[in-house]
Amino acid sequence: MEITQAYQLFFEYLEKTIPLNQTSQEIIRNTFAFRKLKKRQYFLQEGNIAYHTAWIAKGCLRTFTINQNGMEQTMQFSVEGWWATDMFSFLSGEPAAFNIEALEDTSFLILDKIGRDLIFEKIPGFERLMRILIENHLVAHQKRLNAALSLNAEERYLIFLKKYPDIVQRVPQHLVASYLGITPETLSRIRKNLISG
Amino acid sequence: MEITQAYQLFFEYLEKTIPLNQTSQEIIRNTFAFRKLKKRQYFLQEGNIAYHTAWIAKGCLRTFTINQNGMEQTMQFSVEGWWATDMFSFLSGEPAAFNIEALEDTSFLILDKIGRDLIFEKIPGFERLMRILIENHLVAHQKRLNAALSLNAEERYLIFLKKYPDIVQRVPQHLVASYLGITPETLSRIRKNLISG
DNA sequence: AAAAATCATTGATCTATGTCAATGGATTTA
DNA sequence: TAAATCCATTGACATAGATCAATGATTTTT
Repeated sequence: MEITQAYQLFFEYLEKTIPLNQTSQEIIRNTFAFRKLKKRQYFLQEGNIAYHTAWIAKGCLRTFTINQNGMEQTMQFSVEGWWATDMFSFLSGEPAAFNIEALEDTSFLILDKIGRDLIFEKIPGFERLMRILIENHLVAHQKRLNAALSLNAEERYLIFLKKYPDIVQRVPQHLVASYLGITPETLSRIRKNLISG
Repeated sequence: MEITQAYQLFFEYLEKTIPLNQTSQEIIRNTFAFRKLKKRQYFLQEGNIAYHTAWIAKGCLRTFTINQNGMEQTMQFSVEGWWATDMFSFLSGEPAAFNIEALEDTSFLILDKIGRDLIFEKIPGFERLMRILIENHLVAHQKRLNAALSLNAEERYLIFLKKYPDIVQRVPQHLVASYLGITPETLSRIRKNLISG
């Protein structure tokens, strides 16, 4: 993916919500930097500080933690048009608990905290956009927490299938299992069960 | 709790982050209304629209859903200085999935969407305060989701104890169980186990 | 204060999901 | 293209936590 195209996609994404004049576009070009990762490379590693937030132009990033027992817990798959960072670390400047790796060759734009504050100040509506984004993110998280605490593995898998039919096609099955908080074996059995009856 | 005292507490709460002059205080008095609920009364019921967000001055509200099997799932206990609403319903105007009930006699301030937009416009820094609040809320939710998906019941209870030592004292045990996503019996056994060995 | 309702505890079982192990298929690397 | 890894599937078994049921202990209502 070309850098010009990445900004173009980002402008289109933003213009769904806020109008951008030439000046605003210029500010964005100067604050968001373009980056690429090859499959299996890391955007962030646990223990480091998340200096950036990423907006995905092309590809897929996976955010995950490693729990006490050394098992990976996938928090999120971020595809085109989504954001990715360790919000806690980005906001607090403390070391990150999350790892973020590329599942495919991925092109994205990155923003640091200084850039973010600058944009909040210079581009009217941007802070509102971020607030609304996070509000919706929170709502999605509430639903997922609810599902995690009160639904069984099969029910959670069906919700995932319905909500992210594209992602299911795109990422390995054991990572879907890790997103759902179950073992690959259990997911395999759930799928078998759904197919046969 | 007196109405004057409630606003006073709210001003103190806000002034930790944003300075408030007389005009701002006046705007807040005109947009936030004072309300009381007795124990067991509802602030919001599933299916209704959440027209308001509440800021608790005194008392405790519990937010919960009822899942497919008719079981209650507690999402949050909101005590003094916390906020409560069904964010999804409040933002979208769709019917709420959450119930919010008073666990004690509770005094709080409520804000509707029009009031919120007005305050965002009139009081500099308020939207930023809300954004930061929600960001932190999201971070907390991420941690909780993580715990729900990768820790066992005892580990989750210990985290809850550590994070909310006051709330454990204040709410019935079976509601803590419902917050943790386990049965009251299991929580009772966990406690027994922690005490004896 | 008595009766009724709600809640916490404990025991006996049941079940969803995890764990360990083996096999074959699919990708990646050499 | 072969070798090496990684991944999905399946089976046998183990376990955390649920369910059902009974009993006291609190709390609420009368």
